[in-house]
Amino acid sequence: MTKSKIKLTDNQKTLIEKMGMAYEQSGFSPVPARLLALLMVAEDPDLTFDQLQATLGISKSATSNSINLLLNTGKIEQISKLGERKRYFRNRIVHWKEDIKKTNERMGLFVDLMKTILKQRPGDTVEFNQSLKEMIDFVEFLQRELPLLYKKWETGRK
Amino acid sequence: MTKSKIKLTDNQKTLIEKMGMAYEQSGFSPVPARLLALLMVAEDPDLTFDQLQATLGISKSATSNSINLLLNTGKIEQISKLGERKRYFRNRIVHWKEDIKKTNERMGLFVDLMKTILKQRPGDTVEFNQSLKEMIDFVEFLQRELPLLYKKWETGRK
DNA sequence: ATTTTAGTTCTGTATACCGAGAACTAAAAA
DNA sequence: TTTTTAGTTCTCGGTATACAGAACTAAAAT
Repeated sequence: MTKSKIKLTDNQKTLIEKMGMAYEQSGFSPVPARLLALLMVAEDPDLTFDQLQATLGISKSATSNSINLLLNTGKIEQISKLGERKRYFRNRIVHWKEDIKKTNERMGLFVDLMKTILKQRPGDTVEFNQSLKEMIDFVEFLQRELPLLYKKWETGRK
Repeated sequence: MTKSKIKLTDNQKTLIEKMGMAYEQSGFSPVPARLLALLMVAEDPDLTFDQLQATLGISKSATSNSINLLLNTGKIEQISKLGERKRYFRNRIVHWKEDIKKTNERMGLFVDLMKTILKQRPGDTVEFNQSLKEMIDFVEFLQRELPLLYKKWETGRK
């Protein structure tokens, strides 16, 4: 394993720091978070196992486990370059559209549960039931509108 | 502390179970998650400390800490009833609108960081930069559209 | 004045998670 | 065939979290 630490400017380093923190706040543990951040900031968007390891200064096991975690959750993807043995990894922001869709689906499941709950609630807690219903309505409305909104954006930007 | 366990039907119990799991998946630990779920499913939307404790069958400390956690993160609210000493707690879904706004603001911060990152990226990684830019554009578009969308929903529903 | 209520805070334990380091493995290179 | 590469898996120590139970506290009730 050649030490293939990537050169980073101070600016890039602080950006990785910040982006890492943002990823941590959204639920990742430190190493995966910094890995994602590095793959967004580094000049080359495709980095190898040992570049990631050496640049972040972490152990092989941490690198391996984090990479696999991020592959399984669809946050990064693997690409192989012709004739090269090493795998390269890339931040999967390219697929942000799917991500938004997925978030929305999870929201949908949550709201479905809320609908079931609302159905069996007593009718006398008017204000509470009302709020529940409003939220359900709005989320369902949003889910109907999103495709249209998406189209509007697409046409508006050319 | 009188044992003021609330009566729940089997159906309500399984709904609490499910809603609890949904809350757990969104980042809460078991007790706070079940507490929120109970406060959504129970007939009476306002429950006291000891009702929560007795119904969920948990310790006083767990109850106290969870309540305070949920108060601090704005997931429940406290209400006092005239002449009563005990505090009552209520699930704060009533304020779902603020929640959506907050989620959006967090998204905004994330995207701001991405903008800074994009600015300092080399120009030659065309595809990657393009994706980054697209996502930034879409999120910003969404943030502009949301108020309008909200108005559209409001007028459409009366 | 003392007792009860409605909690909070402290202490202890069990468990989970993180990440390092070393041992291991399968494929490719030499 | 052996050696190197590119990782994976195992073991371990440190730290954080979650919750129970007990001790504590301030206000209210008696």
